[in-house]
Amino acid sequence: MRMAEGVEWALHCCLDLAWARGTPVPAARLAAHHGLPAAYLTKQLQALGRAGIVRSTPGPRGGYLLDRPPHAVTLMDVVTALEGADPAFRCTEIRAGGPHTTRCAIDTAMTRAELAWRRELAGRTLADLDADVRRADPDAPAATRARLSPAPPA
Amino acid sequence: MRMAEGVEWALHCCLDLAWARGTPVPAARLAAHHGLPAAYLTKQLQALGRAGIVRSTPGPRGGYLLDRPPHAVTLMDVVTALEGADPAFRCTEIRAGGPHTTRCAIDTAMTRAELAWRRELAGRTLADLDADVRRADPDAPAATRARLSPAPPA
DNA sequence: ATAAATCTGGATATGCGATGTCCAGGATTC
DNA sequence: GAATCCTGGACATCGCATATCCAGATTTAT
Repeated sequence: MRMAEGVEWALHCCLDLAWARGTPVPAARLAAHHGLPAAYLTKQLQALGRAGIVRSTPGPRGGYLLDRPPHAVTLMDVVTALEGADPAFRCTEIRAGGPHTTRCAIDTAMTRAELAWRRELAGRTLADLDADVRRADPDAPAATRARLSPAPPA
Repeated sequence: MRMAEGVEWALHCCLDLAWARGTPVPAARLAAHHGLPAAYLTKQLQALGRAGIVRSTPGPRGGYLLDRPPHAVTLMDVVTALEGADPAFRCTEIRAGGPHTTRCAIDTAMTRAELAWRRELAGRTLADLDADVRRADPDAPAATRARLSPAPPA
C-alpha cells in the first residue's frame, strides 16, 4: 500500500503558501523550490483548488494562495483532496454461504484501524506543522517566504 | 491509496484455517470457497508461509494450516506479510535549502498517523475476529469448517 | 514402485492507476 | 496588445497488483 507522492508535494506547497501569507505564488515557482515537475504539480494544485483549500489568481503577479487560515486546513483535508474519500480497505464481501445479514468482522476491524488513522490526520492542521517547524528552526518560514517572493533572486 | 485485495483474501483464509483447527486445507478449496482465482490466491498463501503465519504440507490430504494459535496472529501480521513493512507515506525530503538537521515535520505527522493505524491492527487478532463472528452467528465457524473438510460434498 | 495430490518458485501476461508531458483556451495585469 | 498565469483535456509511460501457467519437488495411497 502506497500513498501517492503528490500528497507529500501538496502538503509542502500548502505550508509554503501559509508562509507566503496571502502573496500569490505561481505553480512554476513552487515546483522549482522543491525540484518537482511543474506540469504535474499543477495537477495536485488544481485538486487542492477543487477542494477549497487553495485559490488561484491568473495573470502576472498571479498564482496560488491558501484559501483558508492554516488552522482550518487539516492533513486529512489535503489527503482527501488528492486521494479521494474512498477507504484503502474495501470489503468485496467474499464470505461464503450466500447473503449475510451481519457486517463482515474483517471489514469492521480494518475500518476501525483506518478511522484511527483518519482521526490523527484530522487532528493536525497546517498551523500545527508551522509551529513544529518554528520550534526546530524559527527562521525557516521567513526564509521560504523570501525565496518564494515575487521577485526571484536571479 | 488502496490496499491490495490479497490482504482481504488472506484474512478470510486465515480465519478459515483457524476454524479448520489443524486439518490441512488445500489452496484450491480455499479459493473455491470464496470464489477466488486459485493460481493467484496461492501467491498470498506463500507470502503468509514466509511470514510464519501459515504452514503447508504437500501430497494428498495436504494443504495449509495455521502455524500459530489464532490469538497469536494479529491483523498487522497479515497486512505486513502481504504488503511489506514499508510505510504508505515515504518522505522524499523535498524541503528546499540544502540538507536539514531536523526531521521533516510533515514526515513526523504522517508517520504518527500511520502508527495509530498500525497500533489498531496490532491490537486485534484472529481470535478477536473469531469471537466477533461467533457473537453474531454462532454456527458460522462450524459451517465453514464442514464446507472445508477433506471430503468435498459433491 | 507407481500414481495421484499438493505445494514451490519462476516466467510471463494484463490491467489500472500514478506519474509525467503537452497544448489550446481563457483570465488578468501591465 | 503582450506577457503572465491558470484550467482542463488528451496523451504517453511506468510500476505494481492481478492473474495464469508450468516444471520440479514432496508426500500419501495403492
